Amino acid sequence: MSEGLNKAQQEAVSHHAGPLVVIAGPGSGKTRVMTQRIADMVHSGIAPGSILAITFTNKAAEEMLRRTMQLLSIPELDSFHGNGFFGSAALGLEEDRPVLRTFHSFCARLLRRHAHRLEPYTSQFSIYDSVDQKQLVTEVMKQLQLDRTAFPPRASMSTISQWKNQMVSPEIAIDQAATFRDRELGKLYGRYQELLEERDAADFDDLLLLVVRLLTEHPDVLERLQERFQYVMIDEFQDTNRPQYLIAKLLSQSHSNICVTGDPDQSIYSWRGASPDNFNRFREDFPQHQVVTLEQNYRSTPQILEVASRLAGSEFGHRELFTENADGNAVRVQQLHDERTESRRVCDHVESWLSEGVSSDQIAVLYRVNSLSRAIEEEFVRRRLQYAVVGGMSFYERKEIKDILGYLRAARSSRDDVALQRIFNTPARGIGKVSLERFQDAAISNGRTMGEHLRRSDCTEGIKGKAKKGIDHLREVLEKLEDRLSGGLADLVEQAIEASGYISHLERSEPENWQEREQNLQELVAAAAETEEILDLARQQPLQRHEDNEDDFDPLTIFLERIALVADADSQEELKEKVSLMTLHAAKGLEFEKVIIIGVEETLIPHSRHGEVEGIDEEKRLLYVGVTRAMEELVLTHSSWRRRFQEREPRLPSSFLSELEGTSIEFDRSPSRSGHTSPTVWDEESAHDSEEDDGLHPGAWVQHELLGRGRVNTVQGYGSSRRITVRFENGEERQLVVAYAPLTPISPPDEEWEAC
DNA sequence: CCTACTTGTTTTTTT
DNA sequence: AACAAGTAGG
Repeated sequence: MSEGLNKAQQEAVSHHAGPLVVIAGPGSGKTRVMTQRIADMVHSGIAPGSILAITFTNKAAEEMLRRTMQLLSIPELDSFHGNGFFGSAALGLEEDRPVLRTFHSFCARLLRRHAHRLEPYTSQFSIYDSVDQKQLVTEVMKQLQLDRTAFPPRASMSTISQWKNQMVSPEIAIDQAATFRDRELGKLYGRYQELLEERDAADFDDLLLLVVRLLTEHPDVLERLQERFQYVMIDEFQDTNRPQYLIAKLLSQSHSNICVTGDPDQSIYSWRGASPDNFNRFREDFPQHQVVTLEQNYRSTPQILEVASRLAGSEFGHRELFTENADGNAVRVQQLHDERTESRRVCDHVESWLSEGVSSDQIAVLYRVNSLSRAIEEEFVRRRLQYAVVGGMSFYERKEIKDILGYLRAARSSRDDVALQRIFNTPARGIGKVSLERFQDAAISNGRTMGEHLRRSDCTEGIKGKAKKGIDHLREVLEKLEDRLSGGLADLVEQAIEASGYISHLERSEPENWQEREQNLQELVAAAAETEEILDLARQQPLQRHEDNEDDFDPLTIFLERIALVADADSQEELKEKVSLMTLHAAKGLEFEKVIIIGVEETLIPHSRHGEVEGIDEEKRLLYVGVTRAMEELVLTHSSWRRRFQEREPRLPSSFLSELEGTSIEFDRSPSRSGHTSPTVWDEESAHDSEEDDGLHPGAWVQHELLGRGRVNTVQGYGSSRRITVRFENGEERQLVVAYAPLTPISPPDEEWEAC
């Protein structure tokens, strides 16, 4: 069963009871150990359903479940696994299998079951994502008359979040405020929290905090959970924050069967309240613990590890990384002119790897900030290379999606005013600012939420004409939806789109790309249909139900919860045959044969706005995490110029790179063909040169596989949504999506030319 | 009193 | 670019 494990791995796998700390360096086979350990426990007679494993991301949870199931030879629950909206663990039918969840999804499910014991909350509570959160903060700021420029909503949100992660209540925050500013923020925090409760809503931080409250205030609930989950595992322990640690500790207090795994050197979430100090806390709280350290690296070549050790060696951890892997190519550092040349270089690498037979999904491009993906995407599209952006702006954060979901939420809960306000006059129905304010005031003076107020017949008192009509119409739409809440989910979503008149609203407000947005709404319907199907399937499963697991929530609740918490779960299928593009943070826990890290520059990889607390060390660990993702080959790039907003800025190589001098790294500082080394001698010629040369600009000629030759009229957008209009020789004019159209640029006469 | 248009701001990382 | 706030026009 556990053949092929080294001594330390063996030790971790066969340790079942009592507290255990596994310190696992990058590539040391941690996931393998975790899954083997679960399998080993089950084989020794421990009930699978009594094992709870908490991971950091949904992707990790899914992967771990998949591998565990394989080891246990339990068949996959459903055939839908491939398209990813659901992993099999999603539905709480796991009585006969281990429970594998993220902290947040585990907590959400727990709260659904017990919310009625937490004062104003109900099991219908809404989960507010960052978009909802921002809306609420902005609303409160208006109430408190705080100036947006002095208190940027985003910054306020992050302050509030930090307080929550430190478990500082509004009262204490106000109490400890040293400045006027802090006091105002404390008030903001307090009011924000009041409104959340009033709205039966929890933000991401609340999911954790409410569970802490639940477990401490209701010992009976805690006791039942401790009985149910006799074995607890926490992955990526260095990235747990205070509430998460408390939850883990509470759950395992009675039996002490808790295993935590992680690596302090890979701690990259301190800005979110996470602290590797939890390892020390753990050691104190569970004094009988054993420690296993996994040091041997099975992932990377010695060349890559040499770079990693350099980064790790100086400031943080002191553990040695070693490998018995064979030598590989030298790690390369390459300086380029600007993001265009950088993108081209990246694609050159990718193309040459592909031609060597490397599969696309074994290649990753990593960057510090999401905005860097843009230039890379453009070049990938130009060269028709398949790629997938992991993370970034999620599908469910798009405006049109949030709007339709707003209808569903407002219909489902009369307390979810953030949702209601979002759709109050979208599509425009004649309710302006003034009428909205009147309506709000009326609701407040009656001690109701807007949703509750709307559901009363006297709600339009004092409002007349178009606005009154609009409000009446909105109520009718919501009533129609309410009637269908218990029906089919896909049908409900379709009704929301239909009854709100959203499509014609799109056509009016966005003549440019309404079709694309409508397409997105179609996908939302499809996702709803899929959810419905899986729920039906799940309910037919003849599982004996655990008494604690009556997860018979309505499909809509489950749908919305999945959307809020699992939106990032890209399925294996979607990533297949594609090069991955993602942030360094998102790359944690993953591995690829070939890795390119772009933008290794001052102000980016030590980011200019790094947190004060952990500061530059955390930035270095972040690079360390990126570097250690690579198995065979690693390329770091930085460019001399980078475009930000409208301007071009000169860039310096990251100071971390200078620490790598003297290793076997191959430095390539002769930038692109034109031979300009320093930003200062960079000139017009190369500026022009880097602007346009994919042959897709107005006036250029293209060859279409089916439609023949034509001339480009207009170009809009970028990346995968880049579209052009082309007038073909037969006189027809067509709009085409560059990413999908079989187009080749040609020169006006007839001779073909290829992009680099 | 509402809508459509113009202007200024915005990007660190995520559940 | 995408989004909020501010302004002119209906």
